[in-house]
This record gives sequence, structure tokens and C-alpha cells, in this order.
Amino acid sequence: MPEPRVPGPTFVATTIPTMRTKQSQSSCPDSTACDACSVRELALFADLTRAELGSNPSIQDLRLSPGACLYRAGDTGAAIYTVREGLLKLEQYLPDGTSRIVSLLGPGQVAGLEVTVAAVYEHAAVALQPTWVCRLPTEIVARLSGKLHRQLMKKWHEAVLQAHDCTRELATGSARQRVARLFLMLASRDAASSNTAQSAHGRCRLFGREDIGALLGVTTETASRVVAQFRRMGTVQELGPNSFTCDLEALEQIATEV
Amino acid sequence: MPEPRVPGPTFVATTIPTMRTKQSQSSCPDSTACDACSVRELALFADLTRAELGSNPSIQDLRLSPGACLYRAGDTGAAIYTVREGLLKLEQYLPDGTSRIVSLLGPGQVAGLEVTVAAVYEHAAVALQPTWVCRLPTEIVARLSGKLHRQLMKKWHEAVLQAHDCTRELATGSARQRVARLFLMLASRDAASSNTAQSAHGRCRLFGREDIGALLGVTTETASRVVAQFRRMGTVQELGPNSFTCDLEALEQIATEV
DNA sequence: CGGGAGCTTGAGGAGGATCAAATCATGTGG
DNA sequence: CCACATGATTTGATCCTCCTCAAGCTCCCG
Repeated sequence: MPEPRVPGPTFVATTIPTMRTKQSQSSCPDSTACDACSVRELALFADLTRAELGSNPSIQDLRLSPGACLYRAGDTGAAIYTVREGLLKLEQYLPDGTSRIVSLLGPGQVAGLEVTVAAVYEHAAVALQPTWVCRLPTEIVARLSGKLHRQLMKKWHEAVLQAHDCTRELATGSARQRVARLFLMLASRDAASSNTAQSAHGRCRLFGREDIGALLGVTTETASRVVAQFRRMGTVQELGPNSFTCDLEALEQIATEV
Repeated sequence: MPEPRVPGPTFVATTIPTMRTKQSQSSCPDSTACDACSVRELALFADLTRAELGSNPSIQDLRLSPGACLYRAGDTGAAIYTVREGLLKLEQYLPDGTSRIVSLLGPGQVAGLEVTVAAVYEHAAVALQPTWVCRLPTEIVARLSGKLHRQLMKKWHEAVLQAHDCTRELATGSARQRVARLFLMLASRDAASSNTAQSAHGRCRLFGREDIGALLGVTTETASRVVAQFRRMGTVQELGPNSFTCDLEALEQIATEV
């Protein structure tokens, strides 16, 4: 498969004045957009023919800038969202008011699945990178449920796998190990879009230290310290802002050390 | 609803010589067993009439002693299991060979859902308490899938909620907080079977310190120390072996302290 | 009675949290 | 274009939690 590149609208580099606010630009795709979608085979509609799909106007493409919020915990669930490109965090709140990231969603994964069986969203979904999602209203899901069942089950499965991965890989061991595993996880995600699969160095986009902390269950300072240490050791190299190349072997080493 | 009590066979208090081994005693229920099942309304068959259900001989009740293994990661997935009473842990392994508990499953929840869309199990499922499960072969699920869809989706939802709960409540904060939240979680589970819902003291069954450690992401010693400390402080009282009453307010206090 | 497994407790040290401050990046207004 | 405000990142110093290693302890079973 060719390198996925999102067609859609031209990249709108609008600056968002207020972060953490819902910021979404809809672009009504032409009738073949779903065909052309880079995550077509991953997406919910994999089993549908184009005729069944039609050019449904209620299916929208949305673009999220980093920090933009797709929905919040407790919002009435009106739609589910397939990630086409980018990265979302699912965030929940602790008894003491602080928040914790319980899952990450990348291309092909679905946010908000819970509203197919419940009334409201369980988490806040917030973009960590520039992200495109495909919005699918719950009515459509209900209407097509006969056709979508198999795909929905697979998406549920992915959601569980992802949640368990986060506990197992990112909430266990020392801060060094967790950060190393995070780099490996992100690099393997981005590897899917890179043509050379098996090289000793990977590439990934990181995000803010505060989010890293909330994901790994450590403080912002610790997250910063470890990333800085990796950079000094040459384990990772910063190309641009939060864009890294990683020495995968060295990271693997750290991830599994005593 | 009345207090759930498992009918089934008489309690067989066999001692298991080799722990960690599959230990299951099947008892073919009479034709009305599914009707009488304590988790009937929670279970997969909630939507089925008795006629549809029939007295299917391939649906079995199994009893697991603590430490007994229902299936292992990588096993071919032949069935899914509804927990009727007791508690299961879902265990996965880290790169370094140590294991981590990624989820707990109690009455009404389903283990092994993943094999409805994949070939093998993702985790090992091991009993933490004396546990009864209802075994449902995947063929049956496939055959009844039209009828079962809604319930399956709900079970997937529960699985995701449970996984996120474990990350958020049990893998965050100090060891004291984690243990306090574990007590609260277990007490609220057992509260469902107790008639008095709103008292300041709860009741719960705990399990081995090693499992507590693997669940909370701390060492066995730390788990032991904190439990011992709670006991000395009177926050919890040990009635029998691993059977506790808890001061819910005090635990809540600890769970949310800075 | 002896042995083993799980639980408890102790002492010491490493790692991470906390508090605080300096540096850097970015956008704003003069 | 520059000075400044703002927020994120980095770094430092100190304290406390939890891990590590080690030793007793309790209970159960042969």
C-alpha cells in the first residue's frame, strides 16, 4: 500500500487562540472521498460497497489542531469518529481532579465507540497532533448496524488492546523504561507510514511534556528530564519541534533492562 | 433484585495440589439453570427467550479455585466465559518477563471476548477467588450472533471501561492511594450483593499480595506494608483470611488526598 | 517435627516528587 | 523592529516514597 496521505482540504494553518476548545473545520467530501480515504480498509466501512455508502452528506471530515477537543466526558454522544491521520488522547479525571490519559488513538482507530451502547462519552478526546477524523453520526451507525457489526467488533477489540497496552507498557517500570516504550510505540505507529520497515532507527512525533506525564503517570518534570537525557545520550535526536529520530535498539535495550 | 447466590452443584472444596493449572469441574446444568442464573439479566443471553436458549449441552458451568487458570495467552480461543460469581484476573507479560494484571473481571463480566474476532486469547485468565464461570463455545456465539449483538457490544463496552478504570484508579498516585482505591473498588463490587447499600463500612475479599502488586504496579513488599498499615490504623479489619471490612470514608479520604 | 509458601518487617539506597528558578519559544503591543 | 508578557521546557536542590535485599514470622501440610 502506498504511503497514506490525506487528500481532503488544503492544510489550513489557522492558529487557535483558545486551546482546549472544540476546533473543527468541516469539509464535505465529494462522493468518492470514502473510496479514496487512506484508512479505507481499516475503517468502519470496509465491508460496505460504494453504493451502500453513497455520498452521505452527514459523514464529515474534521480537522483538529493540537489541543483541540473533539468531545468531553459527559457530552451527549451524537457521533463516533474514525481517526484518519494524527493522534488523539482519551483523558479521564481522577478523584482529586487531576487527569490521566487512559488511551491513545491513531489512524484507523475509533473514538467514542461507547455511544453506540451508552448515552454519553466516557472521556474527553483531544488531539495531540494535527489530526483528521471522519465523523459518523450514531443514527447512521444504528441504521447500518447490520452491515457494520463485524467492523464494530474489531474496533472494540482494538480499543481493549490499546487500553491494555497502555497499562502494560506505559504504566509499568521506571520512568526511563516508560519513556523508552512510548518512543517505541510512537515510532512503530509512524513506521506504518514509512516505506522502510526494518531499519535500526525510527521516526516519531512527540507531544507536550505535560501530556507525556499524564500518559505515563509521572510528573511533567520527570518526563522532561528523561527526554532531555535521551537526547543528550544520542538515543533520540530532535529534528524539529517534537519531531524525533530514535535509535530503536538503544530504546529496546532501555525498555527491557532490569 | 434478591441477593445473588449461585445454585449449581454443591460446593466442592477440593484442594488443588498444583496451582496455576487448569482446574475446572464441569456440571451440566438442568434445563432451567440459565433461567435461574444469578447473573441472568447481566449475562449474554439477556435477550434470548428460553426456547431459543434451550437446554444446550455445550454450555457448561465451571468452578475455579483461586489460582486456577481458565486459559492462557496464545491459546486457541474455543469459548468465551461469563463470570457468575468470584473474580478473575487478566494477566499479560512484559518485555522483561514479569507479568502485570491489566484488568479484573467480576460477576456479569465476560472473559475472552477477543476470540469472537481473533484466533487466540490475549491474556491469561486466572481466578483470584473461588469463581464460577459459564462457558460458551465460540460456535454458539457465531450461530446466535444476530441475537447476541447488542449484549456483546455491551460486554465490549464493559471491558473497555474496566481496563480504563484499572489504569486510572489503580495505576495512578501513591501506593497508599492505589491500595485504598482497590479496597473501594472491591467493596463496591461486593456491595452489589449486600442488601445495605449505604453504610459507612464495606466488606470485601482480598487476594494475595503478589497479585495486588502486579495489579497496582508496585512490589509485593509495598503491597504488604500498605495493607498492614491500613490494618494497624483500623482503616480495614481482617475478619478471616483475606476477608475484610473497610472504613469507606477513611479509604475515600486516602484515595483523594494530595 | 521439619519444610515450604506466603506474609510481615527492617535497613539502606535509588528514583521520582516537590518546590523553585532559569532558559527558551512565541506572540503582542508599542 | 524591539521590549515585554506568557507559557512550555529545562535544570537544580532537597525530601520522601518506594524498591532492593534480607531476615523473621505464621500457617499449613507432609
